[in-house]
Amino acid sequence: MIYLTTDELMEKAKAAEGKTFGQIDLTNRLGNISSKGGLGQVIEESYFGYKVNSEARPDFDELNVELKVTPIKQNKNGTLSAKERLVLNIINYMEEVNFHFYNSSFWRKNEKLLLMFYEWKKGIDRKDYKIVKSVLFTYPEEDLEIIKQDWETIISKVRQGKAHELSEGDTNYLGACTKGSNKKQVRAQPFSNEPAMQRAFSLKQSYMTTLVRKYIKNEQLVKFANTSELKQKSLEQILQDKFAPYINQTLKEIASTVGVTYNTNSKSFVPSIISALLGIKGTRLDNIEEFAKANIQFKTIRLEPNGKPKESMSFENIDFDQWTSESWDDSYIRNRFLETKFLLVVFEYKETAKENPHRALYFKGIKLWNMPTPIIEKEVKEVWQEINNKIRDGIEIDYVKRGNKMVETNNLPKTKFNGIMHVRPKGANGSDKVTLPNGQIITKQCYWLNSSYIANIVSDV
DNA sequence: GCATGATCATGC
DNA sequence: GCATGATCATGC
Repeated sequence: MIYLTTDELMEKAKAAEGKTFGQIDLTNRLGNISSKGGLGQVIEESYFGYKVNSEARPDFDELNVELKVTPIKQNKNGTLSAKERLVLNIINYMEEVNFHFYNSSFWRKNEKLLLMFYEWKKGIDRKDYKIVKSVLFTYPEEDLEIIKQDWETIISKVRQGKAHELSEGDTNYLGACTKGSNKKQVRAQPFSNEPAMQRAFSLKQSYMTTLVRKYIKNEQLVKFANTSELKQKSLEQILQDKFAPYINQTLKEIASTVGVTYNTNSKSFVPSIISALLGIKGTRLDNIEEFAKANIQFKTIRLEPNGKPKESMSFENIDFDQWTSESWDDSYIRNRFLETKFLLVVFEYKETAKENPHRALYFKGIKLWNMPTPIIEKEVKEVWQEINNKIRDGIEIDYVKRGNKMVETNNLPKTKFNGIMHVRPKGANGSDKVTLPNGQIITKQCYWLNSSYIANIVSDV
């Protein structure tokens, strides 16, 4: 069957909404264990009636439409997310460097996508997954500018002979994700003899999540960068320029300039200053389109006059059941850092607390940062491994008297463990405990980045 | 001054 | 009720 118009194709695609893969799978690909057929292949073959191929041309070549069948999932809090990044075509390092964006393999194959979202549920048979929504997707113009920047970032790294150093954290919406059965699957690159891991262009999971929420939940986001700005400068440069006028002003002065009530007790105080100076006053940070799509999370840092924060930086509490049930490569903590960009908003005190207890906080600058892959693969992995070992062998939990109080101590990785990350209690109070997989009971624990490492990261701000 | 444990306040 | 960001308190 050949679809002559996109409307015709979409009519057919829409008719699949509400159907399960079992209802669609005419050739019983899914029932046949020896056939490793994917859900996408079932749709291609049984639903649209064309032969499965892996060509560089789009699936519906005449219409320039590429078919993508992709999972969504429901979160514990009821929201929807993309379950995965959307993996597109493999990057041929040798060839892609010869193109401009508009004749690149990425653009030729993925200019228009027919996205068919299905709902993944834990523990249910693939046959019973249901198609929820079919969408003909073309990139909004602002997104396309950012994707072009991302493509250039990836390609210029290959042109510098650094294809082996590519990482998903390099880019905002379009990523270069690893693709292959294992890490040994490598390819040649044109400007270095170093073999590089095989990678594919992909739309990041955070980007896909915003599409899921837009098309299925009608969720609206607010953007701060427009197309004409994005044609001139990178997303990071736009951010830098928006914050630049406030450097060396006190938090109080900035609040007054942007018209936000000065209230350091409010948890939304710094976030509301950020959205105000981005020109979208009143927008919650998780409703900022660029942040949601690129998975940018903000963190404030307060430096003491010596250039070091007084406190370490805390993250989520550790879900020990999860941390001990996953392999390193699929671990929560590894993906947390591989897939998150941090907008570090740096303030400094120019006096010590001793010199002046009412000291003012001055804005120093921002940094868009993601944790370097080598740190993730070494120091973060060490902490993950150590926690797994300690839980396997039993954590030493003691109760000792300090002053007139009893405190709980443990032998989880401390500040000196590797200079990057440590583990420390973080509960609401003394009785805020969790039960470990081995049955031990411990105060809730959190992972922290050492203050010395934070100082290091922002030393160039 | 730093390391480690404890816990507060806000907001959903 | 709980997660999160922030910061306090004690001991070396």
